[in-house]
Amino acid sequence: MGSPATATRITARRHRTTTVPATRHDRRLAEILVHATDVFCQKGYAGASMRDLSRESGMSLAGLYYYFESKERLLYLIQKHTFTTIVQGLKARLQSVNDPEERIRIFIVNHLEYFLANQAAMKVLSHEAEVLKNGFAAEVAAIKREYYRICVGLLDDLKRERDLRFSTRIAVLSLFGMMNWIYTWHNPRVDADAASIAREMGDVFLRGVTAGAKARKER
Amino acid sequence: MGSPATATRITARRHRTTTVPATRHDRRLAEILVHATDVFCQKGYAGASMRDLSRESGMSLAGLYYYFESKERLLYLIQKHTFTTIVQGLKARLQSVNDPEERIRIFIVNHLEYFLANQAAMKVLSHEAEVLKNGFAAEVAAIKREYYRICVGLLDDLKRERDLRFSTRIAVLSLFGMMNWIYTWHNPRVDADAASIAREMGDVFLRGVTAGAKARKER
DNA sequence: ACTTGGTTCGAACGATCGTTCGAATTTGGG
DNA sequence: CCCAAATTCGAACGATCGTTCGAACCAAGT
Repeated sequence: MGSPATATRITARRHRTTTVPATRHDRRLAEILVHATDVFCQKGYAGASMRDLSRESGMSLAGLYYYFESKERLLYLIQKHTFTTIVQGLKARLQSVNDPEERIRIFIVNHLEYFLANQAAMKVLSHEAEVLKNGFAAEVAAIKREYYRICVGLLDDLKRERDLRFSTRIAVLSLFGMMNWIYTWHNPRVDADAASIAREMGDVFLRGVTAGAKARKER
Repeated sequence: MGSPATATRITARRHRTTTVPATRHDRRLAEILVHATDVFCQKGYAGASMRDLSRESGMSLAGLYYYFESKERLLYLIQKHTFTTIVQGLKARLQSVNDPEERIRIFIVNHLEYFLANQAAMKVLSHEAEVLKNGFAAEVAAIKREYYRICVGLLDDLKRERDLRFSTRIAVLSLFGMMNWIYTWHNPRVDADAASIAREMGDVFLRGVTAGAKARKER
């Protein structure tokens, strides 16, 4: 038990050519994950076969199983990596800002920028949220809950600052709906970039939850 | 054109016991569609097998094919019926109201009420929107586009009445996102009923698009 | 040159997929 | 009661599914 708990292959690194900061194994796995993400995005998890993944990634069917033990675990790896990355990016961006409204705008722009830059991965994350079982599902759900709780915290801060009255739950889930639905309609040749859409959605949402919301339900 | 345009089996009706206004064949098909909707909702279209549908509907595997010629056509029937019903309900409700804001609130409440009353069907409609091919896809897409255009019209009416400035496309798609995302989180034991959620979402959305939106981009 | 350990592959496993077909059964009108 | 039409079913079709296994391949160390 001498190895650290960070998991995933920390055997022998940092002593070959310093091109990429990961094992050859990890790099190859990452390549496969990219191709698998595209296939899952296009055909859905259940609709995509291991042979589809084999064809797309240029590796033989059996060769894939050297890198992961099952199709379900492959989806788990994609979802876990995607979710972890977006949460890390958000935390980094939030550190430099204190104004509650501005922090919510950062949440929105971070979400949409990552969404449009990694559309396939985010579609797989949104669309295949229920297919994992038991252990796999629990771990992804934990990150999801953390991400949700961050957003709830941001909104509660705004409510406290301005003495607003509205259902945080409905507001947060409405915001997620606005943002996540984008995978069904965004067309890069027609629609603006992430920053513009984030500003527009932020305008609607923030005005919606702030404008004249103090009056309702005064006990 | 003596017969109504309602389509689907207008051969010999209105002369048996007046219990249900449809052929025995149509009633049986409708029962199967209900069960199939539940199965598609739980396991997804690709993840559900014809044997799952057979088990759930209590009919033999081969017996199902007496009522439809393929699994894909079954999904088409579900989507077409669901979409047609919701559009019809909307049109009926809109006839009695003229105020632009009130008409948008009717759109929202109609959508959410139908969504929560037919959660399985609406999840199948939302979640399996891309799996149909060619002819099947085109026909459902036509209804979808009509529904979308109605919402665009309602929003444009509001913009005209109050001289507002915002992107109708982004606003409409944001609204659809808010509403359709509900299938991922609504819990009848925790969340309020459709009317309450519709009021809350309507508040956020309408305040969002109306409050102080006149100032932006005055040229 | 030979060994070694990490990597890739062809071939096949049993299971399950959507669909078909002919026979059996049920139904309703004469 | 009988016959024809409508309905249901068991059994099987070939195709494809996720996964496995042992052999081949490859790079690097001695």
